[in-house]
Amino acid sequence: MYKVIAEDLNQQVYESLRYMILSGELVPDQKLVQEELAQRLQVSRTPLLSAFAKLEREMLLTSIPRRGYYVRSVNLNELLQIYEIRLRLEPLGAYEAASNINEEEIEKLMIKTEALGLLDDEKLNSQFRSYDYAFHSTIMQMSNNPFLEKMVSSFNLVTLGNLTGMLRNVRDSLAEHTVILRSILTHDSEKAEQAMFKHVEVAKKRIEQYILEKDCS
Amino acid sequence: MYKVIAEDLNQQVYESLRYMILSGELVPDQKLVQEELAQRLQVSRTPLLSAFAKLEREMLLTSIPRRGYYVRSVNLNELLQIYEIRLRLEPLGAYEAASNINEEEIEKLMIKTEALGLLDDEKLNSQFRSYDYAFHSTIMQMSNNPFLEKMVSSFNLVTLGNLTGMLRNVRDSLAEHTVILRSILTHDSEKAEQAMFKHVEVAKKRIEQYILEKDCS
DNA sequence: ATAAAAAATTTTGTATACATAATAAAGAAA
DNA sequence: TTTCTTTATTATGTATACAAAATTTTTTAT
Repeated sequence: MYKVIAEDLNQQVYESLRYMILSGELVPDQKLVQEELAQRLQVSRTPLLSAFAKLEREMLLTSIPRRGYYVRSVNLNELLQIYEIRLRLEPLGAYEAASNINEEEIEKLMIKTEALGLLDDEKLNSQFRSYDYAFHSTIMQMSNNPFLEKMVSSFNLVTLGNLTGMLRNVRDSLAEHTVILRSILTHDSEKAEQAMFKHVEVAKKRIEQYILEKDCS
Repeated sequence: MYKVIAEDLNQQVYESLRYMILSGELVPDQKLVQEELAQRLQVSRTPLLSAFAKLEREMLLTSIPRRGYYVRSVNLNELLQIYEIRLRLEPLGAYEAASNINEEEIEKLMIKTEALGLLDDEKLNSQFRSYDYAFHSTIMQMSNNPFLEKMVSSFNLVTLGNLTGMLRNVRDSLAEHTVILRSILTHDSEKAEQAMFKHVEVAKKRIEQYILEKDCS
């Protein structure tokens, strides 16, 4: 009994899993039981395994041979390592995005950002993760550098998937996003680059803070 | 009829394919016929497909649905985009490597570098690709940042796999490598970072040169 | 002979089968 | 009971089976 059609099942499964990580449906350290997931996604284990392989390579999953695949959990030091990379890549992306700007997309992000700012804390927190992912992804896409886009998108996902509970003040983030978007809108590459640098730097420092606090306790 | 044992076949196949790209056995735009490759590697198509998925994600392969997988060929502009990224990441890696130095490994690289310098042009050229890959990989590994390591290693492979015939003067590269290694050996992080930056920058400029020349013709 | 259509072949994508390792459950000994 | 074996169950890794798409070859018509 064969399924009718399905445009690139591999890709679909892959994206579903990514979304499940972003949404928190799949949490760090969770074991991914193949048959169970396959049934949930209505596919066989074959495309699932291909997706696992991809996600393993981008460090969203870990594979323990003969034991299975697990959602990768990163500790604070690893998170810091990721921010060290993002700090160098995202400003580049923002710079390029300001040159290759797609106004419509940026306007949309602006509106989303404003809308989010109006929500009460609870709603804001529940929607922030996917919003933040979209924010960074859209800009990196706009950089027109597919290599950059793919890399950063993995790192964003790892970050967001592992950052439960210790998100920095989300409203500060929104404010910084606005500055970045405005710089891009005015084609001010340098300013966009700087603003993105600052934005990532603050997040990175927050992690360093956490590490210090933990070391003391 | 089942094969006896095989420690992580997935991984083996994946690494074989990477090696085949590095060595030039698999060239850009080549189609990867599944059954053919599977036989060559003595495995079934299942682990092969997982490896393909990984390599696709790291942009070493392209998949055209219902058509198959191809070795990705990158044009000069894409190559430039990759160097833009390497320019930001590899100096970071060199910096960290200088702190976490493993002397033995660096000594080994030193010796290899010297040995290569003594070869005549033909031999040098034929060995340079895998040497260069090892050089950059070893340093990134030493940075102790697995995210950085994985990413840069993909980019190096794409670069080397697509750079046939237009390698810059290889002896200049060797000289730069020596400077980098010496900086790492003396734990001079800043100098290692700078030297790596210069090294990648020269390569990047070489690509820009090529682009200009092509635009004129 | 050339072009178009039809048939045969190959190749891909996905599901399934099956051996072996890993885990859980049941039973025996202390 | 608690702990150690032994047995049963489940899950993973890999090979294989098979439908549908893509490609090649052959046939037919102009």
